[in-house]
Order: sequence, then structure tokens, then C-alpha cells
Amino acid sequence: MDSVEPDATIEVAPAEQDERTRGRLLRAAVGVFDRKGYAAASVREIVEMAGVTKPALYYHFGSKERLLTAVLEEAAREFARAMERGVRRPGTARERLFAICKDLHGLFQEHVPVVRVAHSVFFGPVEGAPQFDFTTFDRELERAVRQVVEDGQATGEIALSALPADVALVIMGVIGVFATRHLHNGREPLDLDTMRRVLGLVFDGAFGERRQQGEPRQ
Amino acid sequence: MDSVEPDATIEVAPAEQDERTRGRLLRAAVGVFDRKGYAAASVREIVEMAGVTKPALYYHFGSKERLLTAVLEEAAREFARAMERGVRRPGTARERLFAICKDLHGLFQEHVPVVRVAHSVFFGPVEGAPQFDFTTFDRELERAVRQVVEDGQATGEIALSALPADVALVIMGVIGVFATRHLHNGREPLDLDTMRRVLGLVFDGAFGERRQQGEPRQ
DNA sequence: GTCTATACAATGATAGAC
DNA sequence: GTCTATCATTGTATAGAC
Repeated sequence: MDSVEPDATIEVAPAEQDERTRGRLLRAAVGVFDRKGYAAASVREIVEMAGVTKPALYYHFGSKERLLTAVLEEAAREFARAMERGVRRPGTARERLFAICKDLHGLFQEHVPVVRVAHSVFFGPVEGAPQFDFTTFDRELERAVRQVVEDGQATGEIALSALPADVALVIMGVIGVFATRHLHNGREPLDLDTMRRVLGLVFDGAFGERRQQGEPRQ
Repeated sequence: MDSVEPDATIEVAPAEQDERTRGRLLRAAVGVFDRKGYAAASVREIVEMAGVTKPALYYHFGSKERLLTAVLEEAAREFARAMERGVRRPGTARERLFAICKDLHGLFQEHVPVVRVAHSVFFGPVEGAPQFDFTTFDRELERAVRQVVEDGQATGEIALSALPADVALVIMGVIGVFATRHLHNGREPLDLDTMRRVLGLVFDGAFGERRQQGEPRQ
């Protein structure tokens, strides 16, 4: 360790170096916040993991709290983009609802650490954590599902007796179960086949047609 | 404040005083753990809220971690009792499943702070928090729902094409949505009428009979 | 922009008197 | 069993050199 000379550092342009440090800090923060929790996470460990020093963190983010906010804002942007893609998809209501669930399932699976951090902050203590509006998550998801259900009712695919808000609740419940499964270490995640079967269960309740017992899928 | 004399303290038997201190500490701990989170909660504030001093806490529980464990163990016992009551209930599968959901909904609503603490620890960081087996919660709930579904299939009330495990997932999802609603401050809780409608949606998918569109309830 | 070195408050836990 | 007083450690954040 002692033999490593500082001049061995790869030279980069100042602007690149800047973005590099920010990125390293953000990624390190997600890791430490996830492992220790926001409150128990120390800036010491974060800068250590990022390979920078404390003043660098305070230069770029100002405080530990605003570092967390930056992490969450980036995650929120990505979530909103995925949500938008889901609603615009073509197909039957069934297909579109399954697509939304599948997309979110994949999105969560690919970003388990940051999702876990967001989850902890959302359901976490009111004092100590920064105020961050997570309700947009729920609201956007609910609005998307309701939109698809209403479209399905307009085409006659879904019975008018089912309240779109109720269907949205069930769908959000299913997404919640699947999401929380890979949120907690030690519980094996559920696969997409299971999701398809479970959603089929919900659809055959909310939708007009119904399979006979033992009848093959297609 | 200064004029309050120590001899104004109500005299109690030693054993009573003992239980009194333990109880005060447990209740204070739930409040502070809930408001600040386990990591950010200080033993100073806990003993202040309980009206005792630090050595009293360490005498009764040994550490902050074991105090949290004591809180969770008490909650786990109550949860297990409610779960057992739910499964033993008589009636149709529909009625029994609704009863389980309603009971849990009420139980969570009555104990929001401790449920929030348990939730945070379960989904919280792996380091720093004490190891506590929460998977029994999920497992007991899943086992209970599956049992009821299998009973319903045996009597012909529920179609054999529905996998009990899948139905359990949906039911757990619904319970999750309703529970998380009053877990987070600022979101209005859902009522029992909504729960009944939402479960009806699920049942009419999993169960054999199906209402015609627009047909009245009974 | 990034470093070394440090200020300063708060923490969990304990010793020892009563 | 409960107290007062205190310890060692760790926390966030900053001053000032480069």
C-alpha cells in the first residue's frame, strides 16, 4: 500500500474528474445506506468506499441528508420513466396490466439496493430522514392501472361492475408482494410464471370471460 | 419542577415497581423507535420518556438491542395468537378468508407504532439491527390462507384449478396494501367496505360462481 | 476540487454509592 | 433496583493548505 505513488493516478480532465467523484459517492452511498440504514450509515464509511475524502462529499452534496436526497431523486426519475413506458404500451388490458407488473418487477430486481433504501426511507421514521415525496410512486402507479382498466371497460374487455380503483388496489397488492420478496434477504424471489398465474387469478375475477375447470390455456 | 419532592412518589411493592419499570420502558421504547428509528433512537430519550434512568434500562434489558428484541417478541406473540384465532373460525372459505383479513387489518390498526417498528426492522439494514425471525409472520399467514383455500376446494366452493399458494399470494398482497396504508403517515387508511369489495374481486376469480354484470349483491 | 487535521456534540454503556 | 457522574467512542461537519 505504501509503495503506491500519487503520480500513478490516471490523469483526467477536471470536468470528468468531477462527475467521476459524484458518481462514486452516489454509488457508495447506496451501498452503505442499504447495508447500515440511513441513520447508522457514517460518512466515514461512505467516503472510504468511494475512495475519496470527507471534504469531497461535503463539497459536492453539502450534507449527508442531501446526499440521500440525490440518491432518491435519481431513482425517482428512473421509476417515472418506466411507469410512462408501461402505460403507453399497446395491446389488450390484460396484456398491458401484465406488462406493467412485469416491468416493475424487473426494474425492482435490477435495482434492489436503491429500492431497499427508498422503501426504508418511505416507511421509516418521520424524524431524522429528509422529507421526500414518495406518494408520487403510489399515485402514478394507481393512475396507470386505473387508466388501463378504464380502457378495458370501454372496449368491453372488463366488466363494468368492477371498480377501477379496486382493481388497482389488487394489482398494487400483487406488485407489492412480488417486490417485497426480493427486498428482504433470505426469501427466494418469485418468478414471472407465478406472476402470470396470480394475475390470471385476479383477471378472471375482474374480467368477463372465465376458463372452465381443467381447460387448457389456449 | 424544583418544588417536586421525591417523597411524593407513590409507594408500591418491589415486585410491582419492577414490572412497572419494565412496562414503562417497553412502551417508551416503542414510541421512540417508531419516531426516530432504531438506529437513531437514543437510550437517553427512551429513559426520559419512561421517567427512569439509564442504569434502570441496562439493569432490565442489558442493551438497547435486547430492548428492541423484547418489544418485537411481545408483538410476535400477539400476532401468533390472532393468526390462530383466524384459522379456527367456522364458516365458508369466503367468510373465513375475509375474517382473517379483517382481523389482521384491525390488529395492525390498533398497534400502528409497533407494527411500524417491526416493519422497519424486517426490511431494514442487515447490519446493526438484531437478528429476529420475522419469516414466521409470512409463513404462518401463508399457511393459514392455504389451509382455508384447501378446505374450500374440498367442499367444492373453490375451483380446483386455482393453486392454493397463488390465492395465498393475492390475499397477502391485499393485506399488504391495506396494512401499508396506515403504516405511512399522511395516507388515508382504507375502510372495511373497500376490503370486502376488493376481496370479492379476488374471490370471483378464484371461486366457481360468478355474478352477472349489474346483478345486485343478494 | 481535493486533501490533512481537527472541532465539538452526542452516543451506548458502566462504576460505584445508596 | 435505582441513582449520579463519567468514560471511551463515534458522529457530522469544517478550517485552511495545496
